[in-house]
Amino acid sequence: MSGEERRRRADAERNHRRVLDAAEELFRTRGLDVGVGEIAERAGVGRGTLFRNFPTKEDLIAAIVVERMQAAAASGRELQSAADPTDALFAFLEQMAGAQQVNRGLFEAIADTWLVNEEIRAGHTEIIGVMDALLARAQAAGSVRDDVSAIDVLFMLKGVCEAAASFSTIDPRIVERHLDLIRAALQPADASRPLRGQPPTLSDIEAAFPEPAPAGDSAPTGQAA
Amino acid sequence: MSGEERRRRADAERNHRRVLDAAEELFRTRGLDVGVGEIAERAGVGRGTLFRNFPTKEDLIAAIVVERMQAAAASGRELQSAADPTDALFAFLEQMAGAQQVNRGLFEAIADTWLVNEEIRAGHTEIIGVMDALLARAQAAGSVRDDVSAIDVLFMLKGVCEAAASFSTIDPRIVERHLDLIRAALQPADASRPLRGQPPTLSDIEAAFPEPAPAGDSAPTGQAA
DNA sequence: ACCTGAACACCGTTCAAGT
DNA sequence: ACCTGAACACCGTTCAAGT
Repeated sequence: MSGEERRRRADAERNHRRVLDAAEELFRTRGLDVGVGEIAERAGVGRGTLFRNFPTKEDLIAAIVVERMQAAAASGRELQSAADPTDALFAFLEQMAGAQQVNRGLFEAIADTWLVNEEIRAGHTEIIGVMDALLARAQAAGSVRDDVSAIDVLFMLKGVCEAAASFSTIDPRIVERHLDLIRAALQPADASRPLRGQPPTLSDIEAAFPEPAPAGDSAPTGQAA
Repeated sequence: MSGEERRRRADAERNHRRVLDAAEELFRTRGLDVGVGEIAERAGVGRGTLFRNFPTKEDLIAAIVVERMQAAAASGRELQSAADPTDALFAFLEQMAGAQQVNRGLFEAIADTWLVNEEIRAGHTEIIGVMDALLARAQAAGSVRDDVSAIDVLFMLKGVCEAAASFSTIDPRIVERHLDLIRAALQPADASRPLRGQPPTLSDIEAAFPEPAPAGDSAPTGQAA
């Protein structure tokens, strides 16, 4: 809705990207608590420039997470036209878990940020949308129980990511293994063993965490004046 | 092995506990980044005293996590003699997930700490032991597939805890729901769908992260002199 | 319009002085 | 033997001065 990409000076645009790239590499290889000073240095910019682009370290992390989410969503969309709906769904899950395996704590940053960042919210919505489509196809094909939602699946996937984070250096196959367990959990249910509770939906989350503010005076993002 | 509880002065002992209690409450209600200054103040001791007892903030967090783990292990042991082996196993899982639900980020602190803290290791070993016993009974009874290990189950449980952390304020039944999904995943397998990989074991972890040092010169714990 | 780096605030940790 | 709080170091963030 507020998607007008402001025209920026060439050097500003370049610095933005350099910070993003430097941060991406440092976070990936050394975890989330590398200093912003070091990131600025590696990017070849001053501290101030970094904070001009990303008002807070958390925003910087969020920006990277968002890029990953978009990439994941994109490759998920390609899978929507795959031949086997079930394989497509699990290929997508495997991709996401694999990304976590490579990326230290980046994906975990999603957990705390249901509400925090607006762009993260958008990314989430996007991913849930893709997953929902993949899931629906698999359910229509009768290979996945239909009393689960995409968010249910996302929660289970987070378990796999957790396992990957702490165990994949010991045995990388832990990811496939736990995807198999998810697959077992998702097999069409016999009606005698229904799931308790209701399938979680995006509206549930939106209702619980309403958007902060519809954009008011002196926007902190720096869109005006 | 080095279990000799040093005799401490009465006030020291009391301060130790007061810090632990103050930290427990503040962490539980307000998350892991309350300042140590505030904790010391609430405990009614000086900063220095806090750091005498817990050389680092992380140690303080670990101490609390360890207490929770021991409590969980204890109540798990009671369940070992329950009538229905399967119910006993899942009651245990539900207890642990419930603890997470009440405790903000405490349980999550376990994730990063496979190796870090020696007492956390001990706590982990204890919990895995209890879970292993409960699991073995359920497997012997034929109600749980026998190609999974206690650590497999722990990984799945962490997924549930994650879901609880981010969604239980919206719908608390999310925990039961995902325990049901675990239950489905653990149903005795048909041999045509084996799990990939090997069941993870404690020895895998120990082999990958050998203990730091068998206790040498000038112990940082302050046991000598 | 954007960049820079010195200065600030905050918080975990240390340590000299007390009892 | 243990307690205390002032001092230190570090790191995220701000801002006056530059181009």
